[in-house]
Amino acid sequence: MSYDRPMDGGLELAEGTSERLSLGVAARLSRYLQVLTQAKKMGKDTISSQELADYTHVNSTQIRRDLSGFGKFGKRGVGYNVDALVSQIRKILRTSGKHNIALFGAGHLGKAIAGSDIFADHGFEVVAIFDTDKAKIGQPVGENGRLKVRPYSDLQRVVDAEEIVVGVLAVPTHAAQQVAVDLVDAGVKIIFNYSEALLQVPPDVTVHTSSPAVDLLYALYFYLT
Amino acid sequence: MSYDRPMDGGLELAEGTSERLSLGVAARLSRYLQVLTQAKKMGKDTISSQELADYTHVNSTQIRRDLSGFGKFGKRGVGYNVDALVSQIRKILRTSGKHNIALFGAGHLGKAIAGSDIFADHGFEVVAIFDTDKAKIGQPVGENGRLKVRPYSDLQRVVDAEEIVVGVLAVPTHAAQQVAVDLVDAGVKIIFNYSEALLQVPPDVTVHTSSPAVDLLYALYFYLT
DNA sequence: TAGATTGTTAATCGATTAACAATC
DNA sequence: TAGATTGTTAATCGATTAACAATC
Repeated sequence: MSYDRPMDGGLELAEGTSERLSLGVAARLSRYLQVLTQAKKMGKDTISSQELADYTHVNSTQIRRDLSGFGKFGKRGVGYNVDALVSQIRKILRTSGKHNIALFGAGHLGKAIAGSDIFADHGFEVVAIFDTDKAKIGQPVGENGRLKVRPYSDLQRVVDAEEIVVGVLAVPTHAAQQVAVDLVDAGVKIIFNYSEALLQVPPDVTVHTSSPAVDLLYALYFYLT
Repeated sequence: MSYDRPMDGGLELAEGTSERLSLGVAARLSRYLQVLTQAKKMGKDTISSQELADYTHVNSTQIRRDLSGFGKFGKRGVGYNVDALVSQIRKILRTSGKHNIALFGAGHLGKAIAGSDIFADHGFEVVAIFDTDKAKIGQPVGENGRLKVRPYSDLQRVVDAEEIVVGVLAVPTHAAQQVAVDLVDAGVKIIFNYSEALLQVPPDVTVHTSSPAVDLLYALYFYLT
C-alpha cells in the first residue's frame, strides 16, 4: 500500500487501477464526490475526514482508509484539499469525461430533472428529452428552454447521433418496460428508472430504480425504534 | 433460530423483535417490500427467492437467510406467498401504520412527488404542500387537486395539527437549509432532501439526501470497467 | 511548540456465498 | 414420484472500528 509518487496531479492512476473497485468502495467514493462538490460550492478549500463523515454518515476512519488505498491525498493536521480530492476521485472512478443522457417523459418529473443541475455537476448532460404526447413535442424544456421535446420515434436515431449512454425513465409505470426494451435495442446499457415498474432487461444492462419510499421506510424504522 | 409458531398471521413479531435490525438488514427488507408491492400489482401470488434476487440484485441465499431469521415464511418447492410476506416484512419493519408527509416546494419536482403514488404504496401520505411563492398559494396539486398549496408560514401549525413525521424538501438548494431548520424547530425528525444542499441538523434528526447523479456515477463505473 | 488530523495497523464484526438436506 | 425451492450450515471474505504513531 505504500505510494511514493508526488500528489501533484500526475496523470497516472494510483495503485488499484487494474482491479475493479468493490461495490462498497465505488459507492462510497461516489458519495464523497457529491459532498466535495457541494463543499466546493460553499467555498471550502479543505475538508477533514471528520467533516466528510458528518455529511456522508460513513465512519471517518473508513473514509481515510478508502482514500489511502489510492494515495496519500491528505495533509496531517489540515485535511484534504477539496479540488485535488475531487479530481483524484474522478480519476479513480474514471468518470472525468462527459456522458450524455436521454430523458423519457416530459411531465412534471421530466421537467424537474431537465431543469436541475444535479446531473450536470457530475459530468452528465441531458441532451435529449422524449415524449409520446404530440401536444408536448417541440415544447422548450430545461433552463432557457435549451431542449425541445422530441417525438419518441426518434429514439434510435438520437441515441446513435448523440452517443447516449444513459436513459432516464420519467414515464408512467405502465410505459416504462416498453421504453426499456427500446433503449436496449438501441444499445443503451444503463437505465435509470424513476417509475415503479420492475424492469426486465438482459444481464448486461444495468437498471437503477430510484425508490424514495423505500429509503423512507428505512429511515422510519430507525426513528420508530 | 428455531421458530415453531404457525405462520398464519399471528400478531406477535417473530424472534428479533427486541433487538434493532442492522442497517443492512433493514435496508434489504425495505427493498424486498418494494419488489413485493410491485409483484402484487402485476398479479403474482407467490415469488421465489431467486426472482426476488433478480430484481433486487441481492443474492438469493442472502434473501432466504434474511427472512428465515424471523420465521419460516416460505414453502419449499413453491416460494413465498406475496401477501403474507408483505405483511410479515411490514411487521418486522414496524411500518404497518400510516405516516404523514409534508412537502416543501410546489415546482415541477414538488408536483411530481405529490402526483405520484410512490409514497402512498408504502403507507406514507402527503398531507400538505408548502411554497413561499404567493402566486402558487391556494393552487390545487396532486391527483384530483386533492391538496392546496399552503403558505410557508403555516409550517409549525400544520406539522402539529397533521402529525407530520417526515418533511420532504423539493425546494431550490439555497432555500433548503432554512426549511430544515424550521422543520427541526417544529419537531420533525426525518428530512428527505431532494436538493443538493448539505444540511446541518442536530444529531437526533435523520437526513436522507437523494443523489441520482451519485447513483449514476456508480453505475457508470461498472459500465466503463 | 501545541493542536489537529492523517495514514495504518490489528482486531472484530457482519455480510456473503456455496452447498445440500429437508420437504413441498 | 420428480422437480423445485426453502432453511440452514460452515467457510470465506470484506467492512468496520479503535487506537495511535507520524507529521503537518
